[in-house]
Amino acid sequence: MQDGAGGEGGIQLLLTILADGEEQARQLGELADDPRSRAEHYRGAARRLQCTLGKAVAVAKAVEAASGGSSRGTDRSDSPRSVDESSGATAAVEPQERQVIGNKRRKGLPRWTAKFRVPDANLEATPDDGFSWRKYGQKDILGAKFPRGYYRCTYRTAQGCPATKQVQRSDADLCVFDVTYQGEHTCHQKQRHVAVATAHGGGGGSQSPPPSCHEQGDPSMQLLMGFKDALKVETGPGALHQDRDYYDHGPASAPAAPFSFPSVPFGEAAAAAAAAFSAPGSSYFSAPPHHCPAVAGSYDVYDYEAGPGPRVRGGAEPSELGEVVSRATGCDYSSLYHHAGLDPHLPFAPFGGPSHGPFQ
DNA sequence: GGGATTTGACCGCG
DNA sequence: CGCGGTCAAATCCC
Repeated sequence: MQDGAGGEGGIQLLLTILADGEEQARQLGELADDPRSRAEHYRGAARRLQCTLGKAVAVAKAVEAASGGSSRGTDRSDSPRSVDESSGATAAVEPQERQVIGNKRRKGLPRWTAKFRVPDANLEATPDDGFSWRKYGQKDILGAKFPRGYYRCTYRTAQGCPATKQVQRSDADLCVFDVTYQGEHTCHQKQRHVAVATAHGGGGGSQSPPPSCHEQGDPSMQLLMGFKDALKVETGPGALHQDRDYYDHGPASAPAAPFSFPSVPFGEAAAAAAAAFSAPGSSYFSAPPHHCPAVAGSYDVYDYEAGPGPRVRGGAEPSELGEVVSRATGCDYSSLYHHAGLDPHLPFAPFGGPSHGPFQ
């Protein structure tokens, strides 16, 4: 597949956003057809659309600026995707939380951390992210009360999928799981909810039943939709004050976040989307369980780390881009650069193989 | 019986 | 040498 140069990543993002806008426009049209829809619905939809378009413009500009610079061509040789740019310095680690994910193996693989919250502290099941994982180890970690579980993709042997994750329950809060994902899914497994909507149940799923969410069969599409919904959430009506203070919510006692995921599951799709859209160490996504009752809980993404070392990236600076987008849209999309820069590493691209991605 | 999980041992990096 | 990550045999569960 293609190496995701910075510009291409941005273009891909642009395509994503445009597709999003298309969908939103369609929804707006549906609202128009629905006699029950009210003005506020219109307004919300219109605002979302406006935000999306503004974003598209901003990203287009950023891509243009970036492509004029250098940035590309410095991809690592050992990795199909570059693992660099913005994340290095800025996305690195949330200082207030644990981090310490600078370990040994798998250095080349992109890594991002999500924080899952389960509604019930005593359930031991790890949060279901929609993929099939196979546990291959567990270890007590120094300084942690709870052991860390090591999981790899069920299809690792069958399809050579390198995706792994580490799940550790927070010692401070029993409801919170820190999940560190490593590597992208190259397998063709469908996330459970998707699988159910399309074919038989997802492989190996011993976890929650699939919520009937979107019905797209393409995992990439689903990621995209998760992305979109995360976006929607952030840009919803009156969502112009959605950033940092979310961190103040105590995990267990946190009031429902002022937004919710209407349809996306707490899958890796959503996690990835949230990761992509989370400003470094600031955004904090949470979703009340009642929207997806079948899923263990909510997730928060608080870190995304793509590669072993900080790297300088040409073109617009991350913060600049974020600012550009924010200004352009009136929303806080400071995280967009994140996606624009890192998109190739997110588990979007490799899913359906090179030939039938949703972005082409 | 097959696949997933458990668990102690082993390995590599800092 | 210690710690974190992985392996693989034993065990469990459907």
